Amino acid sequence: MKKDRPFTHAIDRLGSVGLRPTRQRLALVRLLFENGDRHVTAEQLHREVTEIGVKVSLATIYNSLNQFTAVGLLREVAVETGRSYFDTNTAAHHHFFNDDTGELQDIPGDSVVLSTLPIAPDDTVVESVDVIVRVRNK
Amino acid sequence: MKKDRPFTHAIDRLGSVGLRPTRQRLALVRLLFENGDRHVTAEQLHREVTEIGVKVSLATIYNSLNQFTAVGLLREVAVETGRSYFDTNTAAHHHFFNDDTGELQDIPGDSVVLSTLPIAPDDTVVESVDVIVRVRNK
DNA sequence: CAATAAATTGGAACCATTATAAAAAAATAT
DNA sequence: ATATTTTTTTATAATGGTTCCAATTTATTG
Repeated sequence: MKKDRPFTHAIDRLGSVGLRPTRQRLALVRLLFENGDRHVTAEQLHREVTEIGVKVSLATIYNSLNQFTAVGLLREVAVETGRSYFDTNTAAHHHFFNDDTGELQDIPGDSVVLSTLPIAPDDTVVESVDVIVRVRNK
Repeated sequence: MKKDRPFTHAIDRLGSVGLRPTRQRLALVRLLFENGDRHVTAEQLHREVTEIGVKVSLATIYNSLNQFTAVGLLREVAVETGRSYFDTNTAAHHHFFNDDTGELQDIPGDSVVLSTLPIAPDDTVVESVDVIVRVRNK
């Protein structure tokens, strides 16, 4: 029995974080998590979900992206002021950002390593370290 | 003769990049470059220039920040979607960003070093590498 | 000092995002 | 099942940062 049951997966994923499996959320979860690691903006996701014939308002896209992020299903990546990118890979890793295309992409596992972690300013603790390697088309 | 002549400095700095030394730009250049390395948002700078009694419209603040960035006097740093930060230090270096206060601050010279630079995706070249260490108040 | 070019300005426009309040859907209790 | 309660979705308005615009002011050049 090799057949996947994506619907169930999506339901389970939502259930595991305490979010109700609504039609909208299910469609979004499938788009986001059943196609490998992804980096999406709200507009992009809205276009995609609309293309597959599911009607979801932009407001719900934003609500969902924020909820998913709050429960740790997604991670937000700040690369450009103006619009937000959401990454389905929540593990610690870094990014390439193509300034020409606006495309964001994971940097393979350990090909960037910080040799030293700097000492945080007084009375602060390090939360996370983001490395963004900006590239341009040749 | 140790006395500085900041006005002349400001004029020179503008002249060197081919921007006319207007009253507004002079005030902004002085605020930005005569107080060590700084990280400012447009709103912040507008407040500051207003406080010292110089009338500059927000539009001009934005124009100037963008112009200064275009000619290499400033560097833009993307830390949060929503607002832009401008850094008076254009040399290669990295940042601490305090999520609680919104404060951006340079990481001293070499206390963060990337051990490996990852190989850029096909048909792209690396433009720059931004490291942002996010911290929170203890 | 006149003519020309560039910069500044207030306000409208814009864009991504968030808030709001009413309608719809899902969960729960009966 | 059905009624009741709670959560979610939605359209639309509101927001916040930024850019655009046409008119006015300022700086440079002749």
